[in-house]
Amino acid sequence: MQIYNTLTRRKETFTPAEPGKVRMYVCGPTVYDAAHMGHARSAVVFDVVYRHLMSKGFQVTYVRNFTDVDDKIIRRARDLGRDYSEIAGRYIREFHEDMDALGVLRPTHEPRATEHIGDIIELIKVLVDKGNAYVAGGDVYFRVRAFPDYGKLSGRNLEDMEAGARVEVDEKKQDPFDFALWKASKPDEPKWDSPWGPGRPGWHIECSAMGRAHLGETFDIHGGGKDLIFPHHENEIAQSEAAFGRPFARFWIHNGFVNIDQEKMSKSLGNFRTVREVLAGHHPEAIRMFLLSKHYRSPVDFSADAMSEASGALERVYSCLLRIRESVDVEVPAGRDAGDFQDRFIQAMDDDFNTAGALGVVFEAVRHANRLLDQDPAAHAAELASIHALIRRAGGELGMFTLPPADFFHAAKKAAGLDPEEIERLIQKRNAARKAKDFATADAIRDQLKEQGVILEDAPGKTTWKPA
RNA sequence: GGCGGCAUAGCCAAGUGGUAAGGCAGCGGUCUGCAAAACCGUUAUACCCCGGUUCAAAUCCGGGUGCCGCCUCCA
Repeated sequence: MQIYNTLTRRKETFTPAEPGKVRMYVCGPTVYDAAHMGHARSAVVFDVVYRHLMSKGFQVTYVRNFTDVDDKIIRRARDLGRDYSEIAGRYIREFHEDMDALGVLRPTHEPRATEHIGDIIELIKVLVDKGNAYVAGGDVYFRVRAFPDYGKLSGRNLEDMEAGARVEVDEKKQDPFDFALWKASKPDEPKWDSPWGPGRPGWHIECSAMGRAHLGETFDIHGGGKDLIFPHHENEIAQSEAAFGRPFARFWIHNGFVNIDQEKMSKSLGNFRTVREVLAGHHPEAIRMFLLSKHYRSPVDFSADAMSEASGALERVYSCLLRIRESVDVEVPAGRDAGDFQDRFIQAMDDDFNTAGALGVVFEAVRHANRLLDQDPAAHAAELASIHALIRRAGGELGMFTLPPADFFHAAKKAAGLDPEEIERLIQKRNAARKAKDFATADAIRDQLKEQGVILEDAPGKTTWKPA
């Protein structure tokens, strides 16, 4: 399979360092506020990476950290008059709730920075001993100039960046690009004892330390949002490679941003969408459909229209699933495979996790199944069962199409806040009118229901309904 | 100023050398009492513009235009 590697800026054939086993590290959230759609995208994208690698038979060790001590958490805690650990704990809990709701599998390990202070201190010691870091006051800084490869991930060099001159001046630093490994704590800030006095870790060092603790010194895959390429991942490389003298991550994967109505989602614009808000109005799988309908490296634009389109697409698949289950016995082992849909689905996924292309294959399968259903379901029972199996298997990798179709539609009805009994009563009344050829009354009832947001679908012998 | 990315039909979106997936919407049809759903057909002589390489380019190379991101906390 091919994976686009940020480090080389091209697709490369992926093979893990140790055959059969994949070590993957993804940067998780700093837990100081509710998770937003950007967090959801990153989590869902790497969830799919994780699922697909497992489907290839790899034994995947997936680590995603929580940054649970940092300036923003401390500030938030102070604003609310709480302890920083209480804030972090609360948002970790919420993050889990949100991601569970989205069907994101829990990683193998979810280390928190504060659980690895010892590892972090050990790592900083190594860097100081090697001359890659220096102590200044109670702080410790990484000496960027001592690491010749600095900039290799983001394609920058120090001289070019200096021209930009948007670097904060700090008299403690020997060089403006040096970054903190350890920060001396101010009064009332969380602190841990260290050889350099009481303090807390800088942001970048935790990933190097936790990654090593759980995955060793070289990972197969390291991922995160595009915005982390510089400086975060660049700094991780510098720390880890300077300390261990070996390549840090072999493949770097970065997901694109979520925009809101064509604007960058940002606090200052006030256009943040939290996962909770979106979940309140949309089915979780519709959110995944929206996110996975585009390639993971491209920006996606979140909007009401985009979400309803995704919902419609999801419904199309579930409708098909429902039709198949009502027509044939899908539990019968598939007698024949579903044409080349299966192969093409895997091919798309193997090509740098092309979920948009893979979904295209699913929709082709859906149309094919609908066609068979329109013709003669019984005659195509085996093929329909195999398409049903294909869609479910594809869904297993994408984290969609996982519910019994009837449950999916039932949930939609419930979410629409309609009264099923009243609707059923009207449907019966209408069908009685239809039988009596009183179409004026029948149509009036249908129009009335439509106004309430109910769409009727007449099938031979029975009428079903769904929310608009 | 430096680095990187993107530009495909009305909209969303795959496709990275061999002649344009898929979704939504539209139009024509089948089905239906009429609709809805589903299916069939149709909808880009063509992939921002200009050059070049090639038997062959949306796909590679050069130049241009437009948009976006990173360089400060950020998924």
